[in-house]
Amino acid sequence: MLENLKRLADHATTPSPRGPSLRGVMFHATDQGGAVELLTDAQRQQLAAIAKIDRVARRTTIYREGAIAENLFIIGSGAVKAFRDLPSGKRRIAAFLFAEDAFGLSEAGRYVNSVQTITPVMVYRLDASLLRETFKRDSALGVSFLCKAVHELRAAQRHTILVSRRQATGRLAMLLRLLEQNTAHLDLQKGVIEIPMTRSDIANYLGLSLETVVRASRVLERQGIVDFVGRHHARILNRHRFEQLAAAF
Amino acid sequence: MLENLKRLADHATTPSPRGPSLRGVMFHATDQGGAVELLTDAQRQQLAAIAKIDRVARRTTIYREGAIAENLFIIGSGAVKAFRDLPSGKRRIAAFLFAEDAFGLSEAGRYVNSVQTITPVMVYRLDASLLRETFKRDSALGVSFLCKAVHELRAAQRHTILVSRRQATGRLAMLLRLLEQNTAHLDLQKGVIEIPMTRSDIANYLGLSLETVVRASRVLERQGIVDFVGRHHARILNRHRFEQLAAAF
DNA sequence: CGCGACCTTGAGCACTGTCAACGCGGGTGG
DNA sequence: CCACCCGCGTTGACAGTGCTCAAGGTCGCG
Repeated sequence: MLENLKRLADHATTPSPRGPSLRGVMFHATDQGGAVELLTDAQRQQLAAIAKIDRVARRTTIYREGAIAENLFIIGSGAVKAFRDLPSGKRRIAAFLFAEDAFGLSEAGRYVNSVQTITPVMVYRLDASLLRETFKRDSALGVSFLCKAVHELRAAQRHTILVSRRQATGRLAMLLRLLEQNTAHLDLQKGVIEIPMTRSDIANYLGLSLETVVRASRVLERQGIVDFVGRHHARILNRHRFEQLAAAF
Repeated sequence: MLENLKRLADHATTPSPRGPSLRGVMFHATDQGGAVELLTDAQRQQLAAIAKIDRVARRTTIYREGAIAENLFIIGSGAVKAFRDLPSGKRRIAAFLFAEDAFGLSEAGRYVNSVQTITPVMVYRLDASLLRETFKRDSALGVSFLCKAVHELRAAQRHTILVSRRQATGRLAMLLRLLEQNTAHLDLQKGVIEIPMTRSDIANYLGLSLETVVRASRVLERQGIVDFVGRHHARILNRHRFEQLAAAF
């Protein structure tokens, strides 16, 4: 765990010199089907010109739901969670966000979610009104952000499907696959997944109780599909059965 | 029900002469907090120039998941459902869409959902590549679509919260409130909600079984909160308790 | 107006949520 | 450097709720 945090922290000290990155899958067809950089070098420089770089310690609230939305953020490195606290006291995590993701979703000028860091994080902070001005000058930039928003929309729909599953083991497997995709850039052994957040965070994301998450973990272990080593790492033992579970049944 | 369909159908025969509309709540602050028209008259004319108007009968598939995404659609009138059929045979409805909503969500050039009409529908069909060209000429148009996408993103997150609720009655109440908001433009008595889709559609949207939806309806009736009249209309009897249930607990 | 699609209801079961108690481990202060 | 401490994770028992399977009943479209 210590090593893990250190790696993320080191990563955070070397921001891309070219400015912020936005990753996503285009909605129109491209040569490569997978995720691509949505911004040109010129656009990144343009954004870098109006961006402030913030370094934030882990477990820090960046903003709260309902606050005046003055900034849009792009993650340089690290991981954050976007969540809402419901009247009942329950907390629903809408999304985990990683490097090259954007956050700052607002409605009528106010943030709709609260955002808290999970690891140490480096973010590019963009003034919302300055960004709107920039859109006016560069129409292609607006389209890039449209791509990103659409990408997030697809992710949100997948999340809904995930949460509607009845079996806890299936939901957990889907989360693990999500994490595997988003930590692929880290220098980890093949089949090893980094889990930066707590079990409680996972439960709030999956719409399960904390205990059920733990029990589902035990089930995956007992069936020889996944091995949980420590609190923040997992290893895929049986890729076939894992994918079978994680498939959006 | 007959009357209902007729009304929707009549509505469909009188498209706005000014071209397609896009409704949503802005992410930045405006005078009015609620939903606004996102397009200027000039933009609507611009879109109308590249739009084909289609009239589609009810229960018609507009496109299937995985098909090449060549169009973006904007609903003039009527209601559609966007869904995915899962390997298990289950169907998850990602969204119900109404007048002034857009659909045609794609990923790497292919539609991610299937879309089917629920009522007779009038849609504006926009060629995707023509639309992209239009974005290049009018940067503000891209921002308008960005607003719409962000609006849909917030809706998707609310949907996730909805589906993560345990109590069926609460989920059903939330759906009814959604329907109330989206059929408000119809000339219905106050407190009367139009339900264009089947119980099965509702179940697939709420992530419940068909039977549970029916049972939840009976519970709401027994508690004197809602009265279901026929298969496609509901009346709110106790607004206070209804809102209490529908609140995102 | 008739038939098919849709809705309704019941019984039994599987799964998760809740409550409660305990264990583990890293971080901190002496 | 070590020991304490608190957050986090783990496990068990029990009750509640929705899902499945199965069999009627009814609405409303053509």
